[in-house]
Amino acid sequence: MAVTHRQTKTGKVKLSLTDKAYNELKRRILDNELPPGTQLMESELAELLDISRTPAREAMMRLEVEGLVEVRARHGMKVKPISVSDMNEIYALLTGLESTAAWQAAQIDHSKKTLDALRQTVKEMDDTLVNGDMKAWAAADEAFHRQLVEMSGNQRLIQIVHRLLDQSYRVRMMTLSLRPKPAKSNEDHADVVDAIVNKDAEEARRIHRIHREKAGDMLVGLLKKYNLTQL
Amino acid sequence: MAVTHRQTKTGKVKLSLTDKAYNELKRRILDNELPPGTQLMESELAELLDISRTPAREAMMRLEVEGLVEVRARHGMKVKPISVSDMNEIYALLTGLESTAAWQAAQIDHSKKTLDALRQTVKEMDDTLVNGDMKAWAAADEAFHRQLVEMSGNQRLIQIVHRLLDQSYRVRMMTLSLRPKPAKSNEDHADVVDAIVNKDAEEARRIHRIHREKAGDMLVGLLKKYNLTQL
DNA sequence: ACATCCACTAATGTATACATTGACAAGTTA
DNA sequence: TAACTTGTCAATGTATACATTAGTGGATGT
Repeated sequence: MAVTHRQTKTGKVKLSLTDKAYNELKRRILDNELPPGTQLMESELAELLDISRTPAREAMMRLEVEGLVEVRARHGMKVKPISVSDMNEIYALLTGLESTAAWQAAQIDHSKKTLDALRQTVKEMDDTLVNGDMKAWAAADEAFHRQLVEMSGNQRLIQIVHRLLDQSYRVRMMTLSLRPKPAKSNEDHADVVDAIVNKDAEEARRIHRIHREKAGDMLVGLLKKYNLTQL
Repeated sequence: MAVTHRQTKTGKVKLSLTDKAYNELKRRILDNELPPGTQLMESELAELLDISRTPAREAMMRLEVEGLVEVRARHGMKVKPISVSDMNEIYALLTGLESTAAWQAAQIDHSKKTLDALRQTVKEMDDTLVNGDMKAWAAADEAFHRQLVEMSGNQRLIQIVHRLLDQSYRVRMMTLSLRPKPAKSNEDHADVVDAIVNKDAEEARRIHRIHREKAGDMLVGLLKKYNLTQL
């Protein structure tokens, strides 16, 4: 996201120290190595990653823009916890944005390759569900949503949705074992794929909206039920 | 947006140089003092604003995140032009996001003050339309959309919509004199207000979506008709 | 014990020095 | 001429020095 990338002749991408710091910091936050509430000062982050304050500072600024950390003057950055109301905000947005994406995606001709990839992801969700491997299921589910959104071709939408998925990643992972078997979820996805293939934009939007509304309600319900107010 | 603000005892806000640079640069871009395509290097911006490279650089990074400029390595920043496909992206998003906002706003109890302010803005749109003062009408129109979105209470949604309104500001201003009289637009707004007052969330979402779809189609149509491919 | 004030200090904000690198142009070769 | 090589240098990337300021803790007085 807004990452400077300089191509070398081998096709490798040379990352600036700011990029590396950003990637590393983001990874640690998403993996919960730096749990919510963790505070880091510029100089601490710099030391942690063995760089100077400048790229450390710039990485912090990027992460703040993406909503993963908060920068309070003289307290460094703090890894933001996610509250129930955050999840409400995020799912309301994902509902509106992804259903718009489905609507746009259904108006476009897609290559067989693209459609096959989407179908393959749906199949993976079915398989992982049968195996009971919820972590793999979650990965496939996220892949489906990312693929769908990318099929809209709307770059701004893609970027915003990715950001929201990142923000809610931890919560989705932590509630995986608490949620009911997502059999209906898989059906919904298959229906959306059908609507897109049939170029029925209104139907794709409608189905996906209902799907996301259910997902959001379920998740928020879980958080309340288990009293998970700060993740 | 993501601006550090330090309160002083008098309630005044002390802005950092980065904040000032950001505000000033953004203002100049929106006012078209720095038209699309304008390039500025870090040192040029620093000199222009009589600051050092550091806050100049940070301001550029913020504006890049907001999508108003593009930073190419070794070429400084460039003020981004808006193309027809950008406007398509932006209006598809505004349609999805603002109708979500209307839907959320209609589910909330609002103070009389808030509702009166919204009605007052609708009235201003009527008045300015009668006077034929399109610039004032545009200001009222933008105010309406911002108020509506703020009434959703969804902070993330508010921030994203504001960003999109900023990105499309220039185009809206430049097409003001080309577009037909927005009488229907005012009616739509009044209908949305009614739906919100009546707590009819579905209706608010439906009306606003149609309103935005029309607005987007009209604008994109104008750009194509007058062959305005890069603004 | 408690509130208030003040000096100190640590952390950020800002400027600047230094290192790296990609763009360009002059020169070379075919 | 056109394609390719290479050296230079300007602009960014990075580190660091310096300026400013908010938070902290201790001294003071009640």
